[in-house]
Amino acid sequence: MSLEKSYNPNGFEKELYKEWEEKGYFTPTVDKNKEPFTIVMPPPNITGQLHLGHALDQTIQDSIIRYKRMCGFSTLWVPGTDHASIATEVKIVDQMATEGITKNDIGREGFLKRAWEWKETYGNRIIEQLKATGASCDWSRLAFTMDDKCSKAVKDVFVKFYNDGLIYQGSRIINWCPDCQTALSDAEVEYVEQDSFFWHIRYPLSDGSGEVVIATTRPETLLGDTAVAVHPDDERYAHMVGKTLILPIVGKEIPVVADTYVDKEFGTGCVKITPAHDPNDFEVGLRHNLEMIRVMNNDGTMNELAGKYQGLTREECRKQIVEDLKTSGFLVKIEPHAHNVGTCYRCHTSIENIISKQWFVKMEPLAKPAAQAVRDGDTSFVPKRFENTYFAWVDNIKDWCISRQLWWGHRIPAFYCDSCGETIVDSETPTKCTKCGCTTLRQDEDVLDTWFSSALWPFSTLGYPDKTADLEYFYPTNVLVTGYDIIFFWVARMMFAGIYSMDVPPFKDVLIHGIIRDAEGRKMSKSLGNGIDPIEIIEKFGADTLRFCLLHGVAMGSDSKFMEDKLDSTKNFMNKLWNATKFALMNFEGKEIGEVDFDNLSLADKWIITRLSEVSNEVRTMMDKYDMGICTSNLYEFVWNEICDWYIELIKPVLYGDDEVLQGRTLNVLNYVMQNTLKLLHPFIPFVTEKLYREYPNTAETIMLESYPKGEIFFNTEKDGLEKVMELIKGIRTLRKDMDIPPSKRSVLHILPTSKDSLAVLKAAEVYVEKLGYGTAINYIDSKDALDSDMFSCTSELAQVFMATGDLIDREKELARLENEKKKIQEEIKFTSGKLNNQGFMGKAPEKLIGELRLKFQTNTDKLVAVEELIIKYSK
RNA sequence: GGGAGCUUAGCUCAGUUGGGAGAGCAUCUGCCUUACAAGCAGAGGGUCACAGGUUCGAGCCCUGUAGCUCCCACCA
Repeated sequence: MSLEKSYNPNGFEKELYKEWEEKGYFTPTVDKNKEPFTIVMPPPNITGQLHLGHALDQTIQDSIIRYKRMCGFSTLWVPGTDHASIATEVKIVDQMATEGITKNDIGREGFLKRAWEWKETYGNRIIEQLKATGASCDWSRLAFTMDDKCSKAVKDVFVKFYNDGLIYQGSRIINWCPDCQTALSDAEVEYVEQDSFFWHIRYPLSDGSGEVVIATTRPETLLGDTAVAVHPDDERYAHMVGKTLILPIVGKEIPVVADTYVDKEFGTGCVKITPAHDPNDFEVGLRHNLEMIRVMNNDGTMNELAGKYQGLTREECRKQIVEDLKTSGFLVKIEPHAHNVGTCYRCHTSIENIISKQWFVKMEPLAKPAAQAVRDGDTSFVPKRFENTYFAWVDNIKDWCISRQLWWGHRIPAFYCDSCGETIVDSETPTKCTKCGCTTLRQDEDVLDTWFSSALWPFSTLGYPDKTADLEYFYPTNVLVTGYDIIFFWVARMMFAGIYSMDVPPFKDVLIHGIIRDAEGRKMSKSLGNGIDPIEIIEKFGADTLRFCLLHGVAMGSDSKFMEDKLDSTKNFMNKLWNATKFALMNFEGKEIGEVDFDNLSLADKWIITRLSEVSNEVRTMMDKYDMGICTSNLYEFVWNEICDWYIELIKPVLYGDDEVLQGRTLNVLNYVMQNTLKLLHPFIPFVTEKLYREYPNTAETIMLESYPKGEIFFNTEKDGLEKVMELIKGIRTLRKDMDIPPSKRSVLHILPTSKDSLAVLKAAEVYVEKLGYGTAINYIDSKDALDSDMFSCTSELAQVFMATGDLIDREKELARLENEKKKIQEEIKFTSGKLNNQGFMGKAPEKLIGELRLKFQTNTDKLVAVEELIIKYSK
């Protein structure tokens, strides 16, 4: 098999994925002799399709999983999708609306049938997308938040919570979406700033002795007012406390109460109290035993208690009330006022606070240990700062409203006996009432908040509540990878649910990544139309390019902008790898490739092997810190700048020469280096590395099960030596460029080494210097006296190099160049001597650093002498 | 009101324990050198937002200031 001319991912990605999957590489075994490493995938919502944010999330997880798999862990990555109760239901309702049907037209059964069809379509599409990204998750354990396994766990936990008194039913003020017609949890409300008004309204005292003016942003709720509150210390109103006011329009009497909730300084210092429509007013109402009058229906229209306003929408009602207040003289003034309005996170309709009977989870006993687990370091966030976000939630938690008036979701396992009024909570559907024995039981109509099942994900997917082998072996998971936007919704809830159900937090680390923005830095969204389908990118550039592009040089936790030109340069990197492989294979042709003989290596070999070792260890260290950005940068630079730009160029003289023994040794090293580099890269770019790996001689069946390289072989002296040679070669190149010597014009390199050691290094590197330094031959000299005066020269740590081009040199130009060089050297000397003469530095700096500076000082002093001699020579 | 983050080359961003500032793209110069012109070689370009402090030494640690962004709270 031979490789195509250049990198083109379209042919092989799908094929390789299919093969990996079929061979079962993604499925781990429960092996007590191996250490497990587990990740549960944040299940994408089946609402639509994956976007770039998912691609990033998946790529990070897959890189970690592939890395750990190659490190010898028994790695499990559990894939799955989320039914996304409200989000999906909203989508389906929208879809039905285009067909002119409503939920009620088809009924619960019909709706659920439709929802399952939806799940089939979109769930499968998501799975295909995941596969296209190269995700090496275990499809044999594919889960869905509403499958039998997860449903069983949901019921089990609900019942346990209930029996422990952690779930209760009660009438509370809740967030209500009039459009979705369901309760929402606090986390599901998004606040949006809106320009509105303060309406100042006069409330006269019943006894005619005066009046108060209240300022409100919601005049329509006046219909439900049952008091006006003032601060107990507010002297302005002290005499009114206990008296009654006439509620404008309605005409009924309401009391003036004193409550510390009121801020004396804000507005007029009087607050109208509408206990049924505001959470704070609700509390005031409880404290003062106020009547709670709900004036609105579930759909946001006014109800019969709104009197003549009945039937109006809340917006219409507001308009009408303001009009009526104006005509009846109660409206004092209207003042512009911007304030935050709570909206539904799914449909963005303004939410209402209403009193409603719902199911709640008592959070405090659950949140405390969840907070403690992070404080104790049982679970750590990466980057650490996100622990603040987490604590902000768990330390100030309110009870969680979990019932939703929706159809798509886990039905609440509560059953009511209408004859005796008993409520039975059971994971099995009861056949008769436990109290009166009556057999006509009615199940609660509501479903659970979608995040309830999400909270159980790390153990429901592993078989909980059954004590399965999976659960025992793979729980707790090692790392959870997700965006910072769902720390509240999800991470915190998994924490307490895991600790409650399993006694152990569900993961050791929580790796938080940022979100992908568009090129202008805007969030990608449907409404802006700036979203990008990862599949489009994959088709055009390949999954590897997308993956590497998403990871390369990006710091964990921070947002990144998605730029097309970065894709181009990333694809070029794939092509670079491709071509390096082509180069290797071309040279392997017809040759026997074997093990590296570490006792017989060239200088270049020793250098690249040492660098490989160093890079391997750096990458391992960084991977263990989940720092993919640095790993990819290091590898990119290693491949491009070191293997391709230097190593391959350095060995060309040998490969194109006629010493077959030397050639054989070099090819073995090349094979070794390339294979190991591909292994290092495999977690990030699985397809191209597998594709190329298989082209090399003596490889295993698949790269993905090879062990991850670890640096154990170092030739530090030779590495330093070669790096100095590289400096010298660069010096020659720069000199030639400065002097406009064309590449075609080669010349003899007269080399004056700075020492015997330098000479030894140079001799070992002779071919490299000659080839890459555009030399025709190398001539070692021990003095410059014998040389022609018309020569260019450059100075490095190893040697001074002289060359003649045959042309007369421009003395002026050369002199100017030398002066410039002298200046640079002098600056170096100044810097180093400054440090070396600084007593504070010498007293406290590490030995190693001082040693390096001394050497540098010496080298530069020598260089200076050499350059000055030349200047004198050319000045004559 | 509380909290977090960002500010580094023209652009997008890295910067690992504090030890002389990096990459990609863009720009300039020269090269079709038999892996790759999607390339090679070379170059230019930075007061690391600002002001203090700690330190022998600060892009990095501390304090403050400014601008931008995000999250939480939700004073009617």
